[in-house]
Amino acid sequence: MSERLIQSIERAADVLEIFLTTNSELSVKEISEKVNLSKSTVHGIIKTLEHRGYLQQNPDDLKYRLGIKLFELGNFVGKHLDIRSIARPIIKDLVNELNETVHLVLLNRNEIIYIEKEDGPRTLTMYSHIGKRAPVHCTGVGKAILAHLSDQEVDRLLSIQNLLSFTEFTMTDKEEIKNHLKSIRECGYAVDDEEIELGLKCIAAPIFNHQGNVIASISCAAPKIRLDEERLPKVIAGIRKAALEISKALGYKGVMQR
Amino acid sequence: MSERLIQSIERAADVLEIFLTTNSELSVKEISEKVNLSKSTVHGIIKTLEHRGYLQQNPDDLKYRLGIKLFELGNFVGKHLDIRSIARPIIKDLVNELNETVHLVLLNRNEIIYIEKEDGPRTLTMYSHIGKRAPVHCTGVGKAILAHLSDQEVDRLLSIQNLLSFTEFTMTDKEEIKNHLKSIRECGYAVDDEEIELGLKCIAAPIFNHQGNVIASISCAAPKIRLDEERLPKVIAGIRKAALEISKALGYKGVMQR
DNA sequence: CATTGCGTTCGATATTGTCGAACACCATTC
DNA sequence: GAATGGTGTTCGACAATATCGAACGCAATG
Repeated sequence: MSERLIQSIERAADVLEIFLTTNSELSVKEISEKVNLSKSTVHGIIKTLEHRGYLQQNPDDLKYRLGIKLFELGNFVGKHLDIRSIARPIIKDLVNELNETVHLVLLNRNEIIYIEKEDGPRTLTMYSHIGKRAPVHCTGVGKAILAHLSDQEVDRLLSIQNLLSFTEFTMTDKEEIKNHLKSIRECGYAVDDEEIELGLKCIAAPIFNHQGNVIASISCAAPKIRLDEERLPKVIAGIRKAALEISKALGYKGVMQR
Repeated sequence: MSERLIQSIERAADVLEIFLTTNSELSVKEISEKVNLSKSTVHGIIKTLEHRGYLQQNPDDLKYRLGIKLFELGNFVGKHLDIRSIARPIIKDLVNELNETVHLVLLNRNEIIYIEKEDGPRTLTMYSHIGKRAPVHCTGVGKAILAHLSDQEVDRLLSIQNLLSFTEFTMTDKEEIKNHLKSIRECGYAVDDEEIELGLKCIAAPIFNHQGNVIASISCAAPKIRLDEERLPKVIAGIRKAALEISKALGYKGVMQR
């Protein structure tokens, strides 16, 4: 683990990633304060990143924002995420069937990242966007993945940072979560019942690769009222079927339990 | 222009951008050959980029590919490109009306970059994808933008690199192109008639911002046979109308000429 | 069991990124 | 219109640190 990392590159990454948490343009001074480097140092970093198209300067106020090169690289990555192109048509069919928003996520580090999203026709939809991150312990998609990882792996992921609480229903006790994962593993789907946002309910199922490892998951997200006793079984069946379909398209050899 | 750029960051950018031209995973050795740096140096750069999620290593063959962080950053940029969200519904309507693929592009450096694409229902569509780049001098979208830039700017853009020829119809003489731009400016739309790919025809129109400067363009791209004398006027009118609509949504105060 | 071809580690060296200070520029203020 | 405060930007000296080559570990190959 004693890797020799190149500081300038790390600093450049720091600068770029600050923009992910700010939502607006930033001045040299603002950036230098946020990364704790001198103005002149930050200026050098910024000018280099700008020169390569990773940042761009607004000529009006001289502030900076993320550049088109990142858009170019990001879309290239998206294009080569083959699970995405495999899943997209299946997700579209599912949205048509359920009339609700469906998400596809990957596990990345200790969080999940949305890589595909198809909104349902209803106006009341969840706030989410492709590329966004969310915690694993309080999302259906996160729990669906956790439930099929090894105990050590789950332990590791849940220990990287404190388990934040978002609503009164968020589980923050590691043992409680691990027990809960068992039942998810048994029934084949995960439910997030207002654990990250009040009023929001999600039904999620895991996606496996050709080696039988979970690598992703999909979920249906909707206001709790819309997922009533009548519709719930339909949604669960639909999500599970779609997840299995995507898994099989990825070369998964298993079958649906029960 | 005598800026002091930080070499390590440039080198890291070199490494990342190599992947845009390769379409596959690369080994340390392959990368080090392509960037002309020693294996150990490249190894350091790669490990740093991997540590930050800009690259990821395939555990099977130890080769590297672009990482999820770039996907995250790229989608963030895409989300904040407001012209994109403004244009998307207008483009969708246009595709429904014309039944052909429509592209939205920005000028970036001396190339255009596709930032939105909506395929038509036909099976024979153009190969393009969001984030891709193309030259300005032989695309409808490129010429539509050039036609509304200043003479000096056009000169500068056309001089950055040699004007490559793709088909027998590609214009590579700067004076010829500049004359051609005049007629585009007069009629309000640009045509690419097999100038980048045999059989491909595009009709493009410029998009202006609130200051009246061209900042983007949209085009309809289709096999030449499908844009016959009967359909052409419809397509031209549709593209021009949509371009003006987007411009107005961006605060443009002008009107359509003639 | 040599051999080849990788990825990776390590230490010495000189390159080069960093900081503080100074400068340029544009507001606003008096 | 001089003075002020807040920017972004430039510059030189110094010390930090990225670089290279050599060596190592580990497969696969013959």
